[in-house]
Amino acid sequence: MTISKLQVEPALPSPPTQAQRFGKAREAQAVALLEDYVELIADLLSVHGEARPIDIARRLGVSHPTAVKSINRLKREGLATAQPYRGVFLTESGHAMANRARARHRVVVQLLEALGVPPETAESDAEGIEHHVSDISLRAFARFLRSRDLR
Amino acid sequence: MTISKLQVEPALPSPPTQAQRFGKAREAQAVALLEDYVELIADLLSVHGEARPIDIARRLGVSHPTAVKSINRLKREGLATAQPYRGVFLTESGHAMANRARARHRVVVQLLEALGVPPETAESDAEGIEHHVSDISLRAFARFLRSRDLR
DNA sequence: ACCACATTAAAGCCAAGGCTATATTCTGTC
DNA sequence: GACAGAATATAGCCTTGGCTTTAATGTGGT
Ligand SMILES: [Mn+2]
Ligand SMILES: [Mn+2]
Ligand SMILES: [Mn+2]
Ligand SMILES: [Mn+2]
Repeated sequence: MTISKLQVEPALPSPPTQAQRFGKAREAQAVALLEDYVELIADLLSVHGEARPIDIARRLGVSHPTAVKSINRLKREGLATAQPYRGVFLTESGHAMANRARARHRVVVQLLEALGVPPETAESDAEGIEHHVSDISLRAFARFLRSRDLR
Repeated sequence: MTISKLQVEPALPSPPTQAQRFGKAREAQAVALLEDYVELIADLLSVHGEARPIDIARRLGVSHPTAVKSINRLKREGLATAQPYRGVFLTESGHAMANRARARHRVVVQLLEALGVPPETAESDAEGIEHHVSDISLRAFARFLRSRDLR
């Protein structure tokens, strides 16, 4: 009986398994920009009653043409509507995505803060993390926060 | 004395503040691919003694030419070296990045599992989340895990 | 030693998401 | 009502990171 590895190297996951993990992360990244836009547009609409491209650009830290190009993608994908020189509005499915995005955003921020991350760091880390939190993880986060609140 | 808002809308962050948050997330995303590559290359080197482009491609779930193009970027940025038809190796700074990436990856997975996320979900969510966890948050995660272990 | 097959390299295509520069259209003020 | 300045639209450029197709190179098995 031979002992194959004295130093127990943690074995790598199988190539297909690992490929699937990376693939999911790439997929999540592909919708991240859409989520940020619709979430921001929903916020602007609810606070200011309108979402103008220039405000969207300013808050995203991006040039106006870049914002406009992305807004066109939102329109193409049925998430937003806009007539020339009017503001941007969300379709039904745009609103639905915005609501999911905002809910996730809040839970992620709350979790980070609950773990002792200072507020501004929690906000900026959450801006990237949120897009990679699956429904399963999201529910786990919420469960943890609940259990912690009523303690 | 007028009450301006009966329904207390949570105010939006200032445009520059919000822009800074989004900017950080974009910056993190820009290095995410590099981190995944060097982490994977380091793993292949330590387990198989070599990191061949085709294995890298397979594990990332990407075509060989795509992997080769990214490896060229690693070389350009001083993270890896490779001669034609030899495998890929990491420079000092490549190894440094790989070690940081792996440490963060492990902590994120452990945190997710500690919160009740099932292992495979933890792994695939972590693959995206890891790139957006700041040093401050990482330390908070580690602290939480430690406090929880010795309970 | 040869040859088939695997691997690698090279070339060229595409979409996304950044940018600048310029043209057009609105709009608030006088 | 005119007009200056703000906002918007349009055009064109760049890099990244995907892809396929084709060519070149290594390599293991007989
Ligand atoms: Mn975000
Ligand atoms: Mn968000
Ligand atoms: Mn990753
Ligand atoms: Mn990783």
